[in-house]
Amino acid sequence: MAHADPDTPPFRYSAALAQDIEMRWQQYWDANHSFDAPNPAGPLADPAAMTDPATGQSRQKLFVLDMFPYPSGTGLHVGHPLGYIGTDVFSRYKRMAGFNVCYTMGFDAFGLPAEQYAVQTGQHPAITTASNVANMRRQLKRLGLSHDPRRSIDTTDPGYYRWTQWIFLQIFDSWYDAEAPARDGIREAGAKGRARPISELIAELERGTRTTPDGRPWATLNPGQQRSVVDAHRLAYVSEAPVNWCPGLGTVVANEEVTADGRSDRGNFPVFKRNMRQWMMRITSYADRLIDDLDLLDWSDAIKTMQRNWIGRSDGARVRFASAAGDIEVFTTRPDTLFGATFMVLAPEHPLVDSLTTPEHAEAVAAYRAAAAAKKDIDRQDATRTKTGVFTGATATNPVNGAEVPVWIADYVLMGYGTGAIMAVPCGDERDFAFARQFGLPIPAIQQPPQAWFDDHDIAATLDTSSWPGPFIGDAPYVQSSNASGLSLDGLSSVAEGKRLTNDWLEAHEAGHGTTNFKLRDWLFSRQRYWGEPFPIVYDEHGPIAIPDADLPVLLPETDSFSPRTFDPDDEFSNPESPLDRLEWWTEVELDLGNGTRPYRRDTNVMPQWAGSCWYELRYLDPTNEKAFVDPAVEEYWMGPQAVGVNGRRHPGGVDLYVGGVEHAVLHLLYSRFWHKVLYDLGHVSSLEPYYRLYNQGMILAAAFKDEREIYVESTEVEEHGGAFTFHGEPVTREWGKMGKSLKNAVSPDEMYDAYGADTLRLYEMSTGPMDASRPWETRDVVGMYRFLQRLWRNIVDEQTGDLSLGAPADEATIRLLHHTIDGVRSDLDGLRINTAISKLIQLNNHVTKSGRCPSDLAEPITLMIAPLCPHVAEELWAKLGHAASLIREPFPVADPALLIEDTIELPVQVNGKFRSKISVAADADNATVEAAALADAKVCAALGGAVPKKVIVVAGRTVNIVA
RNA sequence: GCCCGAGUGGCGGAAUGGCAGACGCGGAGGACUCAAAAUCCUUUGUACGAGAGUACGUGUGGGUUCGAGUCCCACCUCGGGCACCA
Repeated sequence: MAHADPDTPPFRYSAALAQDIEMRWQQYWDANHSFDAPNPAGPLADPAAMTDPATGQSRQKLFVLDMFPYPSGTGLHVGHPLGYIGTDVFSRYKRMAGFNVCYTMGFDAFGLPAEQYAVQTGQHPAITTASNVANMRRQLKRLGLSHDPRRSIDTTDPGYYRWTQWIFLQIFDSWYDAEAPARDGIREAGAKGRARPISELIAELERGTRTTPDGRPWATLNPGQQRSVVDAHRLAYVSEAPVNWCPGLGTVVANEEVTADGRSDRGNFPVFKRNMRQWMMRITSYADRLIDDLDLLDWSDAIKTMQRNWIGRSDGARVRFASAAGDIEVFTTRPDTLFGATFMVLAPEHPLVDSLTTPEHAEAVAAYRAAAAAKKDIDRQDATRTKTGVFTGATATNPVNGAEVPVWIADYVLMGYGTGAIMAVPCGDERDFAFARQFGLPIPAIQQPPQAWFDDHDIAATLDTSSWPGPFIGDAPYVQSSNASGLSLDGLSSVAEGKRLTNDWLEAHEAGHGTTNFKLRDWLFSRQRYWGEPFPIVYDEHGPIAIPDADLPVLLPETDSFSPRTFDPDDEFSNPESPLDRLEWWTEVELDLGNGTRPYRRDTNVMPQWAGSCWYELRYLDPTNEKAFVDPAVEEYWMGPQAVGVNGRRHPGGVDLYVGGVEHAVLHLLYSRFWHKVLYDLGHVSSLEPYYRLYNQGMILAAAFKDEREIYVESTEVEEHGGAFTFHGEPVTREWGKMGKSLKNAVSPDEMYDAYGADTLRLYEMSTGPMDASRPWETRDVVGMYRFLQRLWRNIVDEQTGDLSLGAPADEATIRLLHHTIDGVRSDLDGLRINTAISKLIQLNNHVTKSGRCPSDLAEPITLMIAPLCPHVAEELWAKLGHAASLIREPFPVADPALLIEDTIELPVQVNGKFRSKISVAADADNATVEAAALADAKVCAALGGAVPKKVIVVAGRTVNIVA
């Protein structure tokens, strides 16, 4: 690596020179506000800058967004900026292509990581957060990212979280009216359902145009009862419900934050279901729209599928089975199989179990319920377990055929899904089949499976299910599926049609109705921690009351005792204690909320980590606005719907390009969409969705090494000897993992800046593969891009004098190569194929290198083309080429179409599909000419060996294939 | 178990159905140097061959096609997501 060396030419592109160049240009960009993007209105408005001087046309807008980081105490490693470099390259390229690009970076600084770091270091999170943010800003700036610094935000800034609280109150002060027509705008004509201000609900109740849920006249309710009715409608509400209690973290967490094996995604502590009074957000009201509108988004199918699965929509029916203890309601996706329902299964926790159970079964039922209660959810959800259950002694009536079916309880039925009770159709459901076999319950067939199904299972075709290896699931003619009161499925073979007929019958006979069920639960929104946004809520004797907008923000109170009260991670029956609860001077408050000064108690929860990231992209647009969270004109300019959406559908609006990791698929990306839709419904934004195009970048992995005790050792001190690895002489084993402290394999960007400079690091990260692929980090490979920049520099600059040193104008072949390169680089950058764009630029430079010096007429286009990728060295070269101003808004080179067309082309010739030779023909030669030239070729003749060609296929401009 | 995604040199990876391995690393050889590092040049899929060259080659097996890394079917392996969701 280049250290001072007497033999090294003084103006070689060394790490030291790169650093010098980079620091100077970063200062220049800062001083000249080079990346300020003008808004159409408000304090950031700059009408002149919105026009492209080259064309006189209004610039097209482009909003490029990274998932903003939380400020970690250890700073960045080289795995972090992969996406940031990608968005920077894209933003810089688009700026040169004439776009008005909004591109900045903020910090998601509330939440557990920041708080845990503060607790560890014993310093107040406000202090550690500020210093961590400062360090990360320095590291990001050193990369040369072209952020508009005016737009940067920090979610812990009271000027920011004031508006987070304001949006919370918007949600608190609204309700979901499923029947209201969609707001005029971008939803389909006739669409129904939208959030409305709670004041409109109150007005309708007062007027009597809407009745209370239990039918009592509004005027007869006392104020407390009226408050309860209204509060029960709010989109943000307090409720007593089963929540995820995590003693190890000392807080409750959302469903989305619990891993599949029942632990917290932060800290990996056990999580227990407990009934607690907590804040919830009614995201379930938006379940349909959150699924349906995925179709309007330019996102990968993988992420869309993850969101669809999480929301978990299934269409079916609710059906009531009469019993001695009252109706038992079940949810089923297959109402068409009701005739095959031969027993029922209730979750052990089902409220009707006690009244259903007969005395002679009471003991067994009680024992089973106790055993089920002792099991963790995770243990109950192992599908491979043998089915267990007990009979209650009771029966219920199947509504379609009047059959009395036994009612069982079993832990494979979950209280938390559907109604907590199922009708069991053993011939058509895996679990019911297994259960019926386990307990010897009858399995009548209700569909005639096709012959192929029997063949597949190697059994004779029969409706006697005793020979069946499992249930039949699919379309097939129904049998034994008719009753005397007008429902007849027999002979029908369409499941969809069977469902429809059954649902109609159920509704007509008041035994049930078609419905849609979701896995999605309401979002648990409160946390018992310190480092978060306080709720702008106080309580009186009737419940929560909003703090008036004018009194926002409710500042997070200063305290030294910010540590959360955490518990033994396994202490299920501990109770959460909010740190804010301890601050009596703060919690007890006297306010005048319209009816005189009275005492109130503040809400002592804080909002979850995700609150600040639910809307930050909107604040980037108008960061200094004191009157509104964003100026509507500014939001519409940057986020408003465009002409054409994905697959020619409506464009929902939103960020033009959002780059980030896949780990937020069902957390941030779901919550943020929900908040945005509420804001849309309430008329605060013109866009239906926050992120129109989502691009998931890959992860940078790094080798990690474990010694014989399975302990990770410092990767930098591991030596390789012919494929084997040792650490201080001891053998170690290699694995690949995410870069970080825990695997002791982090590489800091600062090391790379010192060894090569930021431009080299940028090129290396972009060159190792497509942006969406994860790839291993290899420090030794970085030198390749360093050498490329050295060659490029040397072709233009004299290494001895530092002066410009160009060659004669390029020959025609070189000019053609240049234009091919321009064309290719443009399309690669447009498609975010940055790795192949770099490859094309290296090829062009390697061609130039052969002649020693860069042709005089190539220096500028090459410099402009590398500018998005390695902006510092490009600026330096641009200045040496005699330009006084920065190149960041210099037009990106445009290929001359005439130079992309060759006069003569080389065509590969295949004989029987095997490549044999190449021929050179005029580009516009007709097929007969090409064929003649191919047949005349000596190697082709040799390959044919005198055989007469049967057929000659000429693919114009591509290839010739001779079939002999 | 179900649903996605991916398998190409020693490594990262290129390749609108048309010359597989662009570009980079690494390796080999050479230049410069007393020497080394750095830099530069040549070379580098495998096998056989002195060489021209020939054969083989994109996880496996089939298929479609004049032609398949690319399209279709089955399977194997790896990665990710979901998982007794009625």
